[in-house]
Amino acid sequence: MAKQRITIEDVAREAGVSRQTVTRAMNGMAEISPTTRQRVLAAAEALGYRPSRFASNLASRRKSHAIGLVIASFRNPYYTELAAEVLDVATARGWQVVVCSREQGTDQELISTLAGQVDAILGYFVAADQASLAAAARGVPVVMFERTAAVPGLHSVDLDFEHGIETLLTELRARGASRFGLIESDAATDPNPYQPTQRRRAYEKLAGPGSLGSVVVAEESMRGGADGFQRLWNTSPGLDAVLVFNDLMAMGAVHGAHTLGVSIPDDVRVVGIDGLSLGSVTTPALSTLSIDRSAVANTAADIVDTLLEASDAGPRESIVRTVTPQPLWRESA
Amino acid sequence: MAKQRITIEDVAREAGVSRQTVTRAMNGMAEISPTTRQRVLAAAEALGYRPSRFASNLASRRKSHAIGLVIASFRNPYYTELAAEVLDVATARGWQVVVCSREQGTDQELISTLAGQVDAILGYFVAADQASLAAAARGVPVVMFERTAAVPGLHSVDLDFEHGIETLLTELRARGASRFGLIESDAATDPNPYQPTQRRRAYEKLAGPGSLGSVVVAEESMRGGADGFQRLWNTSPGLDAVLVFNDLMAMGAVHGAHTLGVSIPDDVRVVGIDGLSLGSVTTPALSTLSIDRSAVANTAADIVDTLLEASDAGPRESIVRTVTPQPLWRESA
DNA sequence: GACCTTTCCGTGAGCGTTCACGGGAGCGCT
DNA sequence: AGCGCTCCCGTGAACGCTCACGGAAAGGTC
Repeated sequence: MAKQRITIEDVAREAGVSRQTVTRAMNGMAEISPTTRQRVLAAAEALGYRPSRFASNLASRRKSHAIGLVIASFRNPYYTELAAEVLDVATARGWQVVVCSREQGTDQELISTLAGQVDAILGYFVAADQASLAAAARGVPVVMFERTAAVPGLHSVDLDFEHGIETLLTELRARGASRFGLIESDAATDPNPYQPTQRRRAYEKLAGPGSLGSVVVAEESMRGGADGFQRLWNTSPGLDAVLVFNDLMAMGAVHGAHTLGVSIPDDVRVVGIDGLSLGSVTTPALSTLSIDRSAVANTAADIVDTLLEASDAGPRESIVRTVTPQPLWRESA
Repeated sequence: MAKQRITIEDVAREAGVSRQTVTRAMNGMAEISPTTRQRVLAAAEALGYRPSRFASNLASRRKSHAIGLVIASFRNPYYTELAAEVLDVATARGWQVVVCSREQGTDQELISTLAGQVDAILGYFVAADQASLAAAARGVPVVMFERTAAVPGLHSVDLDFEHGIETLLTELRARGASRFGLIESDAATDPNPYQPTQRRRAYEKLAGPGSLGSVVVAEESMRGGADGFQRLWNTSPGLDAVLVFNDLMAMGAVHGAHTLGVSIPDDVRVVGIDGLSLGSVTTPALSTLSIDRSAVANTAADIVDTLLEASDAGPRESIVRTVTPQPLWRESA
């Protein structure tokens, strides 16, 4: 005697009415007397009836355009502000958004469960094996951020750090900096212990072998940034600029410098990446390589639009778009 | 000739196979030859077939416990950090979370669409009419934050600002403050133009009519906080402490004071509400009435647990729990 | 060639709800 | 009585998919 689900039929029997009457009572529809409605609701309550949203949506053939969004973390404002932008454009187009965090599971798990709920998936995915991501999506299109899609079914909005960092370094040199240090994130793909990030590779390539003095790896948080700055400062004398993986860490670095008695930008310049508005409240305000979150969100939405509309096109390959970050100079550099 | 949905049957016909074979191809199951799989996938692609997640979930009778979370904004770290906590406890209990923002629609709209997707709804809802919220939920239990549930079907995790602010003011007075100003949020329920927030009412009640010198209303953002501070400072001389609606605004106020040349805490003390870790990077670091987001999230999860488990209990009334905020003293006060 | 095994594929029967009907009371009016 | 109307309520028939079968074809073994 398995523990069956309580269905609408059970409630109908309990209340001595038909299915349809239960539906009417539950959904507050017309064509039902107040007395019966009460009786049905009481029966439902007594049995602990909970309608199946799947059956309900199937039968009522609702068209709920929904997309899933997977961000790396809810504790870094960059991602949540990006989520806000995605929400804005999605709402404008009449979509519903389901937001998840990568902390909730592996890329494959997230994509797999999301695939059963939404029509398209956007997100930060780090798994090296793109084919397995596409497989987990079971036909639902996936748009990845800060990465280049390489297999069918996957698409991407990548960031052109090469160009962004090139202009950043040029302008930074024009301001007198020449010996750079880097605070790098310890974020790593699940299987790999550690591999250099796209940002670090761009920095190393463009700063040149000689000028990027030293690199420390730190936790991706304010505390990590402060900690990283301290390590960098103590081990590498002569630095005149510190490049930081992202703004959250850079804010920590600025704060850490303050407690160390290091003056910014006089002793050393600090630059983050992201363009958080929160970066303006540190003392001094944070300079940064700003990523246009609105552009990223809109580009992703356009891709999804293309994917959802074109239901008759032939086999479609990956769509890849690129957004170029721009330096945003404030006081710290 | 209506534009019908493309079903699995259409794909089967197109590929010259049966429904089941299409299922096998789409879901990467076994018992199918690579050749047919390719053919089916090609047919699906050609027709633009998109499986119905509702039908799929119904037929496979998956048990996907999902809860919805509605936060006020993705641009205020308090809410996103709370979301992070909710995600943590939910993931630990095997639930999926759907996060939405109140900026996406009215309370009723959000609850209504969410009700078709999840088993329970948590969120910040401001609509005055609780009965209409319960109606929109169509039987799906709702847990509200920072508010007291008063109708069946609604539950709540409220904050005890009375006690929290009482100890805050006591300790603030012990530090020498006596003439308070308040920067209040302009957030208002949709229909009402403006009504004092719970926080303001608590402040006014406990500070006493004489000591809460003046109140300014500002936008709920850093800019708003800076702006509010300036207005307050220019119009109300003699203040020795400024209480701010939340930490985001308070960070703006601290920054605004800095640009105004006002020294904190020497000229005036500043206190926020929320307990953001980001508050520690301002100069000086922000003092605040800290809300234990983890406790709030866990309490809400417990309520949901009770609601989802007890499927046999009698008619259940509102569950109301309370969390009390605690002062967190840093440099600004 | 008889038999078994493996591989591949198709058929009926639901999953739990809502929709489009149809129909029986009850009432008022001619 | 007869007619029409409103107010309730119930009965098939989907909705689009997956599950549990059953069975044909292909290959292997004695």
